[in-house]
Amino acid sequence: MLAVEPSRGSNGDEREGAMGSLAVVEDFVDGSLFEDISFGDLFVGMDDGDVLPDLELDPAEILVEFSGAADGLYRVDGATQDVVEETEERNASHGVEVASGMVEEDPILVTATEVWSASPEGDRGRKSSAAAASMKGSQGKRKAKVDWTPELHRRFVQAVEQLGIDKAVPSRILELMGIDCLTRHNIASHLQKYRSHRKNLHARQAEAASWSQRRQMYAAGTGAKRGANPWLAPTIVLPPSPAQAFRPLHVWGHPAAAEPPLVHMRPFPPPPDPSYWHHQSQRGSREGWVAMTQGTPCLPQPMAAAGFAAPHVAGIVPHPMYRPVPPAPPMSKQQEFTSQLQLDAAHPTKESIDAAIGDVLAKPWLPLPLRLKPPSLDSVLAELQKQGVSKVPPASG
DNA sequence: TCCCCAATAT
DNA sequence: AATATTGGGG
Repeated sequence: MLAVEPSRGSNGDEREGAMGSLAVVEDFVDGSLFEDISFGDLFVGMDDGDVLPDLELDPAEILVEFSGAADGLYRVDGATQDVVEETEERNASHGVEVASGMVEEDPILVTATEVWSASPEGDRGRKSSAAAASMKGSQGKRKAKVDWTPELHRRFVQAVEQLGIDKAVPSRILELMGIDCLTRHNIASHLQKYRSHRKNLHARQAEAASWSQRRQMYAAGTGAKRGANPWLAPTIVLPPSPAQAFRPLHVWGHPAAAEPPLVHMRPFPPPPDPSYWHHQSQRGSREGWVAMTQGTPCLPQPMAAAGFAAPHVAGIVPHPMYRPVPPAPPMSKQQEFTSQLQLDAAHPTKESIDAAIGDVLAKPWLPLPLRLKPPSLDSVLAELQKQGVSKVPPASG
């Protein structure tokens, strides 16, 4: 039989538990074999290349799986259940997840898996181990969830782009990604979300562009006596806050390798507040890697060859995706200012640029220096030309 | 069978 | 919240 229990010393207060150290105990009739898996040891530092999917299963489900094993080969000591959950909870509160799980097709067993497949059955060929055992009874078992880490997502996006957006179908994406423990369904599900996100993104950008246009029309209409549009209702409606629209949302909100924004809008003002990033890095630290031995089918080939190990989760390591973006090369004040201009016409007029300048100056979050010394229209025009706005026709009025 | 999408479950 | 599953249609 097999039991999963927390590895705790006699001293219940022992700190090593904080990192999620578990003992997987395999007990034979003729004797007993202990294998201690200390998760703290299994996570080894890795700055980049977070490619491995993190497969997780609810602790409750694990227990169900085991207790559902009809052949009696596996079971989980009922008494340990609470402790396991408690450990999990503690780990979560420390920002670390003890991920354990399995996939049914191509049996990649993660975490305690190695131990499982070392079971008396030597159950390699079959669907094997606890999963198989529970499969017969309850047909509809949930699969382990894949943690789409930024790096994994990046691979996904890369594959999609390599194929071309219209030829990107799950099976081919899967091929290109070369991560065997993902299933076509995993990809399909992610792809569905990806497309949907893309759609939203484009919609938002279109909307932003239209807002910018309206603002300009409105500004132009109120500014110039000539150009005033009598049919334009003088209603002031503010567009949605850019800051809101750009808050990172897991992998989806990220520029990542994906597409550059269609409309140039910088997330400005930059970091909402320090506690935001703090929160995010705590979040990020949850995403530790499941311990996987080298050469498991879960390791993408190049990395397996390079002998990569799983990353370290001791301490708070912000997930790459939540790390603040490295500072861009400094812009001159002039560039800074023109980068704030929202011009959606290919060949903006002096008037519209003037209006846009007015808009920028009206932004409450504009850095003080820029507000104190607004650049002249001419200098803005010059900067725009440098930036590639080809021709600026003279004002018509 | 595969793919897509929306709805729904976990 | 993010992912999986399901079900209907192409």
